Amino acid sequence: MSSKTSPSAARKAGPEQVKQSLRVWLKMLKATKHVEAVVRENLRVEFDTTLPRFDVMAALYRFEEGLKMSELSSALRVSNGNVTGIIERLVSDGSVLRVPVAGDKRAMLVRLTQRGRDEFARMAAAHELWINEIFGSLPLDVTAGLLATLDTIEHAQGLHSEGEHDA
Amino acid sequence: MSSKTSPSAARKAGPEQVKQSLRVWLKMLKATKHVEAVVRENLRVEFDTTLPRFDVMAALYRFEEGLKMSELSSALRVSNGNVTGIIERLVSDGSVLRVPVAGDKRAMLVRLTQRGRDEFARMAAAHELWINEIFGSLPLDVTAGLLATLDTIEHAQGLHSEGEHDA
DNA sequence: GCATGAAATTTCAAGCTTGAATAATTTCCG
DNA sequence: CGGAAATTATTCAAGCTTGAAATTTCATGC
Repeated sequence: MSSKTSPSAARKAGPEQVKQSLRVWLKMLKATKHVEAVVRENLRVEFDTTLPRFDVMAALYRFEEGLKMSELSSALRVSNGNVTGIIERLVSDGSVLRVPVAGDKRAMLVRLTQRGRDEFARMAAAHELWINEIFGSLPLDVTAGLLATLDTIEHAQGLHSEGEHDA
Repeated sequence: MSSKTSPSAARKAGPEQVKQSLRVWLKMLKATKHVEAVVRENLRVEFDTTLPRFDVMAALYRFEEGLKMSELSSALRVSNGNVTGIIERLVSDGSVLRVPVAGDKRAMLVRLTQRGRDEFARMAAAHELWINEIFGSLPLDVTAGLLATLDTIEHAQGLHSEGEHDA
């Protein structure tokens, strides 16, 4: 009889399959870290900022009306306390503004200042180019396949992808 | 010539291409972070340890004879000072041993203790399963394609991939 | 020998990250 | 109303990460 691979709960996987999974994951991790390192370095030397700051500003850029701290941290999938610190620095840089939420003394609305918006617009434009330098050489059918595969991974098991998309 | 003005480095990419590049990158980042989060969480709850520690131990596991601090940091592509701290904690945990290098009073050789080896062996076995639960359901031809694409990305521009491989 | 620069590592300040504990406020019900 | 529970945000300790500066030791040339 033939081997019946139960896809769902990874039953008794062949050692070949396990090895291949590991190989793919390590390569994916390596490639991702490479791209991240490029972005980090470029943000640092060209804009004197960091990736976490960039991520926060990207989220705020898309919500001109501002976001509550909790919305921000869940959008970025990082802890609450984490966002507090990053916002603190962005505020003292003059890129972000905090405004109390009318009707709820607990909550704070956070939004980019005009200066923050201009700043981010410049960074985002550069960021697009950096990314395109790396991924732009891939043929369209290849990137399409990659997207599809990555989707599969996200949903392979228990990934709750109820977040934000595109930009 | 239909198109004019080539900006600087990359040759005039269409806005479609740029958008697609960004889309792929964001998805890749998201998928990678998902897998990393799973591994981190599992390491934490099942082994009360962290990903950086796991990475260091993985490197040392493959070099029974030990590694110098500088070799370790370049293998993991992290800064020198970073490794110092992680090793410090692993030493006080009894998982790692430091031995002076004969003939060079500056250098230190770092290696797993027996306890560290046993510990890592258990973690590595579990780690394989976690990864396989995520990637194991992908058909072989898909993972093969993924590997190839990721290779292209790594070498798309200026990635010096002279490091360690497999596990 | 000995000064000078290279190499190996640690130290340091700053920032990122988490999960847990705390504090303030709001909401839900009885 | 009034108290329990949930929500929002900050604080905190511990650890990770970097790039730069400092330290110790080695290697070389003179």
